[in-house]
Amino acid sequence: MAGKKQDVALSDLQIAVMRVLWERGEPSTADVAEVLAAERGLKHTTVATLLTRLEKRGVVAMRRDGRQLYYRALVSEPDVRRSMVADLLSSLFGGDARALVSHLVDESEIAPGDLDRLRKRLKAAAGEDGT
Amino acid sequence: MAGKKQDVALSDLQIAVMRVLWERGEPSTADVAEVLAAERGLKHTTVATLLTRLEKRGVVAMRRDGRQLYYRALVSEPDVRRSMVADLLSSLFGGDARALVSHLVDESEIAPGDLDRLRKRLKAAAGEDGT
DNA sequence: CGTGTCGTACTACATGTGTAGTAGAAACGC
DNA sequence: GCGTTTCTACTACACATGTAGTACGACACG
Repeated sequence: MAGKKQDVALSDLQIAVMRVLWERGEPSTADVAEVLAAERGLKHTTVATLLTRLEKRGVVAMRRDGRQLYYRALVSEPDVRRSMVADLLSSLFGGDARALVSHLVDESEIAPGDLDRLRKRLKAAAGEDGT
Repeated sequence: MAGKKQDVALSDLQIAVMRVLWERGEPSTADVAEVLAAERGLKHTTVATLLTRLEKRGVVAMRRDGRQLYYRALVSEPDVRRSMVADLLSSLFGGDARALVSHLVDESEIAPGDLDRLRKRLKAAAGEDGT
């Protein structure tokens, strides 16, 4: 496997665009533009530019049907999460995920009950998986 | 206090520079350059440029002593962590920290025992229960 | 003193990003 | 058919970033 979807760092705006693709599957430029116009007041042409660039970068695929262009994500949201969380971990937490959770705890972004529930979920998953 | 250290998003490289300041307090350009040269093979002038730009952005302060310049961080590592984790949360996890922890669990970046320990630590620190 | 060395200031340049305008083609409404 | 609307393609431009070269002043060494 040639690490192709590795290192998919996207900007906030790019993620917003991707989100539309993730949610809708294969929207047209106009579809995406409509969402982004509502969400952020962007112009159609701006969105078109963003999509073109994402295609050039290889994170989305474009299909042409008549005059219209339809875009489809080539990287999944989990892919991007993996990549970007890994980046954050390595740059700011010495690669230690526990330090990140610890940070969330310190910043009161998660409650103790949440950790408990997640722990249980992990155990259940591990039990099924049997790894 | 006008949110000054809010929204401190730094690139990987910039964080590497900041790390030297965080560790050493108030190193000279040469000190930082030495570290970055070893770590990433960067040239002195490159590091000087990076520091100048960080100063212009207001995240570090510069002091001149003779010919030499000394830099000091104006944002702490926790500041940057807060800001960047918040960004990541909002862009990729719908602002839900639990989803991020969940992700870490799914990606096997943390073990159940870790969650347990962290939960205990939180309880000890806060001395209260969550939901 | 003269000369190399050191350090900073300034300039440079490619690439990515945010944002959009304009031009030209295609389809639509009458 | 012709004007109107709709789309895409191309161009533009400012700003950030990664990376470094060059120039010039200050210093130290012999």
